Amino acid sequence: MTRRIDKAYSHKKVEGSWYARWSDAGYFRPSRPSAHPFSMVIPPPNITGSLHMGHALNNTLQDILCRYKRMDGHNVLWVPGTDHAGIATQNVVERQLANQGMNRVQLGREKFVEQVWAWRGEAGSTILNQLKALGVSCDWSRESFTMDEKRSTAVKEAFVRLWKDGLLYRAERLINWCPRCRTALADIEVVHEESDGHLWYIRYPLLDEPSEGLVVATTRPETMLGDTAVAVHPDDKRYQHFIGRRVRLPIVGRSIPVISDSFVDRQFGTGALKITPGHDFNDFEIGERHGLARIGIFDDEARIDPSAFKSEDLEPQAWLSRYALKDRFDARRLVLEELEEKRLLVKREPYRHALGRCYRCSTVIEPYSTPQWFVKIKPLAEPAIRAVKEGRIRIIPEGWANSYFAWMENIKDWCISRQIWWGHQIPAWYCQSCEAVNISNQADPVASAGFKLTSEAKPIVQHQRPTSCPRCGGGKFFQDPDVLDTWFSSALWPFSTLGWPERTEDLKTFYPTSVLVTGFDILFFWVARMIMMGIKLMGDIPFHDVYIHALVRDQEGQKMSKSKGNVIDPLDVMSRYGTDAFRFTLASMTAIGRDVKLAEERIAGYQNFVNKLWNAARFVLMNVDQSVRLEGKGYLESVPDKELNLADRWILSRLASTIDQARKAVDSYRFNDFAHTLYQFTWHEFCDWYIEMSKLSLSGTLGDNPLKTQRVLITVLEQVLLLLHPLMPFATEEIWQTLISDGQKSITAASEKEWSIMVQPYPKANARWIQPEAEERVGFLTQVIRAIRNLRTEMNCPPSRQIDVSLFVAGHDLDFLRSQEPYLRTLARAGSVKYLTRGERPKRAATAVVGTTEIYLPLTDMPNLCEEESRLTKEVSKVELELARTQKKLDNQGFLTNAREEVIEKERKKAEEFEDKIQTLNRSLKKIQELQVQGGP
RNA sequence: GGUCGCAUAGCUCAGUUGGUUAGAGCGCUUGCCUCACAUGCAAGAGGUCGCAGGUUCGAGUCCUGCUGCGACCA
Repeated sequence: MTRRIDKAYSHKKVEGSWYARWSDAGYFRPSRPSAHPFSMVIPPPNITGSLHMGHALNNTLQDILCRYKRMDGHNVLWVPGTDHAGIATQNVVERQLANQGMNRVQLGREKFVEQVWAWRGEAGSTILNQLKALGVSCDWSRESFTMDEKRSTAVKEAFVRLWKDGLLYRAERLINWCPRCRTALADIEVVHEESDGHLWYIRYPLLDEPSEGLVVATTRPETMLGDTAVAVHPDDKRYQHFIGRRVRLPIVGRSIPVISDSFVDRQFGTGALKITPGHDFNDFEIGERHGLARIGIFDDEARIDPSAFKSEDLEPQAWLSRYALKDRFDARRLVLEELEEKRLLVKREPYRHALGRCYRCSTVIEPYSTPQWFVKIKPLAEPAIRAVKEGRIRIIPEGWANSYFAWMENIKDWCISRQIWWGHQIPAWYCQSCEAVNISNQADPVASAGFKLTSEAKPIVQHQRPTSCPRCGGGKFFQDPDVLDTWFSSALWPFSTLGWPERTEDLKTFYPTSVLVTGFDILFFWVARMIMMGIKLMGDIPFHDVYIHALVRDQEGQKMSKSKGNVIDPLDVMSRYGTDAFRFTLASMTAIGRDVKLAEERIAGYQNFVNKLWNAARFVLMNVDQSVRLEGKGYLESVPDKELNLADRWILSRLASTIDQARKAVDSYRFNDFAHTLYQFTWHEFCDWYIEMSKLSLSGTLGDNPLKTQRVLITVLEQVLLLLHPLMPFATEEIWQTLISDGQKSITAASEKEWSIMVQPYPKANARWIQPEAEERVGFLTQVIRAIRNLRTEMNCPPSRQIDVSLFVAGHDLDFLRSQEPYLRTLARAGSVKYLTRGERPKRAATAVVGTTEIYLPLTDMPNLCEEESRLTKEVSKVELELARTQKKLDNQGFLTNAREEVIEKERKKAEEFEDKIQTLNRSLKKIQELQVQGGP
């Protein structure tokens, strides 16, 4: 008749097989061409990565949306894939080579890239396989990689189109250079970090009067080798007589001018600023304004480059041999020593300042002047700003829109070329004969594959290698050695994954995508650039909504990091607590605009919830006849409304409003509300009350039709499973399958094609179920039951002992409570229930008041009398306080004239209730005090 | 330095447009192996909503200042 399942839920038994079955059934692919599309692209994880909490949160939220929308009838597509992560991946493979005593130069570009591909083949899909453990329902048949063939075509097309539209240019600019990665970086790839350094004060003697001079203050004394001026503020009285004169640069001996520029901060240091246009962004701008020479003193590893000084007509060049090929920090030491010897170092003071570091390897970046490719960004940024301002793209939470605007409005041209080998090589070629003058062979081939191009070289930009030069007809070309910033290819992701530049069905159906779910850390790196590229290349926004979630932190609010040792491994968590518990935890902690502080106890708590659900199902399976269970959908269709009892109507009404709330929550990305609403209903309404109440009907105590109760039970359980499925896919599937099968094979509630819970319709609130009156009545009933339980506990009456209850109930509540007496007997363990008449009150009793209903339990011994006395006293003063507060409002003329009528009425009712309650409690108190005076029982 | 955000129970956090006696989970205390569940049941303790002003009949909620913490940008 009934089915039994294990007493406790075991995620290890359940989670194994479902994922493959869903995938094999094709449920992850869009399959409702006529339905409204819902599409997302995954923020592609780096192929070098392994699953961490950030990925887990990000993908859990996406999967919740996907599963919800899919059940709700949408044609859902979620595209998965990975990102080739140029610098990071190159670093990994270079480290491997280093372990074998090799480097990439020895290997050569072609072989090296081959090796990276090999590495990618082995390790590159680790993270996607780890994601599967989370249960993510993305369409693996559309898996993409930023460097696969289709995405490479898209990158070339985008580059050529931008070039043709005049949005790309190649120029020599001061850029951020990582001397370890030996490549240029974009501005936002530099992380600014406060660190302790020094401010050195150095004397620069006047050329014509060496006994006098200017003292400059700097954090980077080694860059003085490249100084081409000293600047002071034009209004600075201290330095008026220096402006226009020249000083001799110590060590180098170069003669440089003293200029005036209002950029100079008079408060900083001495008010005199050394100007190094070749290695400082501010100095670069000053240099431009004053036509100063720009001397790059470093090579691409930030070592002093002797060739930088060759062209200069300087005095003795002996100093140069000491500095040649010394790195920045050695050079600094040498410079300071030499200045000290020459007594030109005036003083040193500790100074805290921001240092820019490479976001990949943390090396201090060096401002460096080399030819690079740039995207002219303003024309792209403007429509991207408008898209958000006009609400065509919605950023959630809204607060991030401000950061978006601030960044976009001050955006600078985007440096997209990287001097590495792993990535999309730039589709630009140079004619070897036309550009011969612009090519130089270089001793060190690492950064530029054996030759160097000046910024004057004219590229031919097209998809393939040209066959003949349009200018000279020559047939020899070489391709620009640089590769593109990885983010350039990620910027195309929402449409490159859908087949662009081909005009595919996918593109037509699913672009623009519905929502992008991501972390705020890549708002500028990625989100902003997708918007710009989408609008430019597709002519339309890439997504309607951007949902930005927070970072996962540890329970102290610290960022998780390996060095801090506070990392919680999601795979470990899943194997210990179960994926469902983990997903539910993440969702329940994802409040809009808040960080997620993850503590393991929480996960354990939600593991208990999964078990609770499991056991509710166990109860249902044990109590619902198989014939009812297997008859399929619409368990309640055969039940006339009038056959439903109060409890039935109550739980159905609560279910309806739960469905409503849950939908509203998930529709507005309030994942925590979504989880909490369902948790509350499942545990504290369905399990705590309805299941308990249903037992009376099932056992025949109530005298109503137990089969009808079985139908309510299975209906509510099934709806709960459907509601919870997006949060807990595995447990809900397992239970649902048990529910609808006879233990063999046959499936009743689902068709063969749609056998899984994940393709069943998401619950909709049934308007017929909503019954405020039933909710109010059960609210009252449970309050009375709680009050009786409370008194029992106060009196130390064990649950096993029944106790006689006396009630004074006014008006229509009397008939109501009489009709619900079986619940009082069972749920409050009442022996007998006596209804008191108006003048009648028990002599020795513990008292509680619910609304106008008075509850009395017999008091048997002295200690109980004392306890009851202090309890009542406390209760009375508590209620008196409430009454005073309410009374104060009612005495306030302003309140009576200004407040809404219903609010006033509410206060009046409250006051009345409080007064009655105080009266009743005081009467009981008096009786008890009389008894105590009489000396006990 | 600029911008933004946060401060509510021991801990982690909810609290949509101002209007029940400010809620939840975990933890804690007490009593229970009650036939779905001890991964449980029942009951309970615990908050001057960071501080100081202001607006309002009414402020955890709106405004100003302060303090502390955090993030982003330079």
